[in-house]
Amino acid sequence: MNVTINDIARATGLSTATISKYINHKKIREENRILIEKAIQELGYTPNRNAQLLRAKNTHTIGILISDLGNYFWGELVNSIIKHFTDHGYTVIVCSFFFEHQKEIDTIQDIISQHFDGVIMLPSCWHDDLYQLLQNAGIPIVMLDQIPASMRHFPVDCVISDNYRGGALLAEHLLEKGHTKVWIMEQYLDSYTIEQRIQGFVDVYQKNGIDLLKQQDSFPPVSFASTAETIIQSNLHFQKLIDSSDPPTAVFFDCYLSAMGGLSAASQARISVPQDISFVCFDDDPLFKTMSATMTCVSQDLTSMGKHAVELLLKRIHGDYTDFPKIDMLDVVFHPRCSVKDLSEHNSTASGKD
Amino acid sequence: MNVTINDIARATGLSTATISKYINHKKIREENRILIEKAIQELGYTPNRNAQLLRAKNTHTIGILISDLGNYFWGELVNSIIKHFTDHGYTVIVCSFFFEHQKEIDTIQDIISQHFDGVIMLPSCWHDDLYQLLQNAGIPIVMLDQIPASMRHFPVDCVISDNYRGGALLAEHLLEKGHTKVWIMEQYLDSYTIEQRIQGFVDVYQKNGIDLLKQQDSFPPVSFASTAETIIQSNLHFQKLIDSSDPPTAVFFDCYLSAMGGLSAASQARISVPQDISFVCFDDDPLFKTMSATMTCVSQDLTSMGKHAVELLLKRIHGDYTDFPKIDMLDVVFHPRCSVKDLSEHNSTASGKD
DNA sequence: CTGAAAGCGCTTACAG
DNA sequence: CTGAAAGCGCTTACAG
Repeated sequence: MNVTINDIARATGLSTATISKYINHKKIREENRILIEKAIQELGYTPNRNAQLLRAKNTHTIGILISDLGNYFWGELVNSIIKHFTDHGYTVIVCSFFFEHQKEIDTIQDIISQHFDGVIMLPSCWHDDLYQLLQNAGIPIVMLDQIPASMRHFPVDCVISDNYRGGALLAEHLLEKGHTKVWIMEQYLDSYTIEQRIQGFVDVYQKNGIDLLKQQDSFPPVSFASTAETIIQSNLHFQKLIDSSDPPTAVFFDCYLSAMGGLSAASQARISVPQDISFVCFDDDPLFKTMSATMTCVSQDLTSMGKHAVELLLKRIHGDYTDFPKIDMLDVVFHPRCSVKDLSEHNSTASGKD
Repeated sequence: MNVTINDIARATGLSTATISKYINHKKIREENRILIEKAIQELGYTPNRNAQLLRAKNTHTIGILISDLGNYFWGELVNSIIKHFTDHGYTVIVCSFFFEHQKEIDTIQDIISQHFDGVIMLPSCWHDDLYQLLQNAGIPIVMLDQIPASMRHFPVDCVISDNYRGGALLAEHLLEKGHTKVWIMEQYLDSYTIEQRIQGFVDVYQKNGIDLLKQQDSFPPVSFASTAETIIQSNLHFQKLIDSSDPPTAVFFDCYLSAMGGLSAASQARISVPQDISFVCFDDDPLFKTMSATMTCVSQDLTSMGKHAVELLLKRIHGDYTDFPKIDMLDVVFHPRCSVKDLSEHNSTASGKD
């Protein structure tokens, strides 16, 4: 009923072996190539992927292991990964585990038993070391957005934005504008990534003789749950900050979600940005350009991150481990917009830096 | 090297046929079931999916055909579809074609040649009739978010929000608040969905003796391109509206994207919502709660939409076509918030409705 | 470069 | 309910 490689063999008078060679881009005689292409055209043949996968060692299938696609950023990232792998003839399967640890383990077992060629992981936290299961099974993997805590003992390839630099850029901007009292609105995420952003931010202030960590003391970080809950919690947290007797002149949001919480809280409290308080955020979003005070922020290039991850994983799949383990760090971009008030002319404590 | 069904047959002294029956939940003797389960445990066997797929008719694979995952809403929707299909033991493959018509056709050919069990389509426009290719190949499909123009001649199952009702709810609210001069900010999308929203909105005004279409005359709809470009174009469009000699008191955004454009334009033009102008939007978004004037809007339940689509497709896959073609229409929810100014006390032209 | 033949791991009539 | 055997559509040494 369906057109198979046998039909093409029959139609051309060649053997299935030759047809197979053609399909797999191996050398065959020019006149045979023409014959085969004609037959494929006429009969409308497409290789049965399942048969190919069963027979061949590699499955040409890649898994994206991700907690939950419903996150804002991951759409663009996953999109980019799918696009680039598809261009290389791979099938991509998005494997979500919805933050359930057991389900993540099951999913990984599944991937192993199905002999995926490779996996791209978006770890949900710094201490997620499940990637080792994949490595032990001999499946190449690339981690995105996080350098796992177990990296030292179990090296792994990572593609990540320069989070430290991003935090530093934001701090420098705030200092230039004369902001010396800053609150860091931090989501507790067990995240190397977030830590680096904050470290970059804090270090710049430190170098200018200002200890932000001390200012931060009385305000514990927000604890993580679902996306929606994170916003609500960030919101509550932010209101406490505002109601304090000695509020800051600026807030640094460590990620998109904490910014949503802060924005929401400021809106409810009728606090104006940047008149009453200044905001900067790590991560950009279309919404940041639609607010009355467009948000000064640092953006990651998610499309590029996806591309880099695909290229690195492909390299490993092809057996090239010359630069393993590789930390591929991507530049971030600073976007000065309107959410920061310039205090430098009114305030003698402004940083001496230009 | 790998554990196969033969190993289990050998270990238990049974035939592969019996193991296969166990795997496929067919009736086997109780004592054999115990034997098999023990052997599977001990040897760590998992069926080779590719072999199953090659041999069996159904591949237990579902495709989600979508233009581009990088859209805000689709993350949640795709997430929900993946979750529910995975729970039913299916593998889900996200097939993106990035708005390229030829690529969409190629992808569909791929799906057919790989014998997917079913497909969920998110058509990029009303006149996308490529679903017929799938139907002709005997692959069940469910359309989301759109009822295709060719529906009459080529019926197909659809799951869709009650867009007409959503538009009507927004119009009723605006009328209650005394808004009689309204601009509809419409993205040109070749979309039944969008048309229904606007129709619902316009009809309510019509019933109250107000012809919005006439007001709208001089302002052509925005034409569609990429997400980013849509925002920019909506933005320009909106500025024209504002600069007109006889501006409206309220704007109805037909979707999230046009709202982004309008919000951005209002921000740049230093126009305050709802003091200077009122906004309502079809579609909700977390950002709408973070603005200084939280957005009054109507929301769709995307998670539920995904679930309904999965259930309907599963029914078709199992051969139950008793209610074909089915239009499964989902309720929308109205969220009154702060972006609409109450004109009814100052304005004698307010609607008589309560 | 080409072809004959074995086999990937499973399922499915068929006979018992 | 169970087993022997064929076969799904392809790829891969191997010999020519």
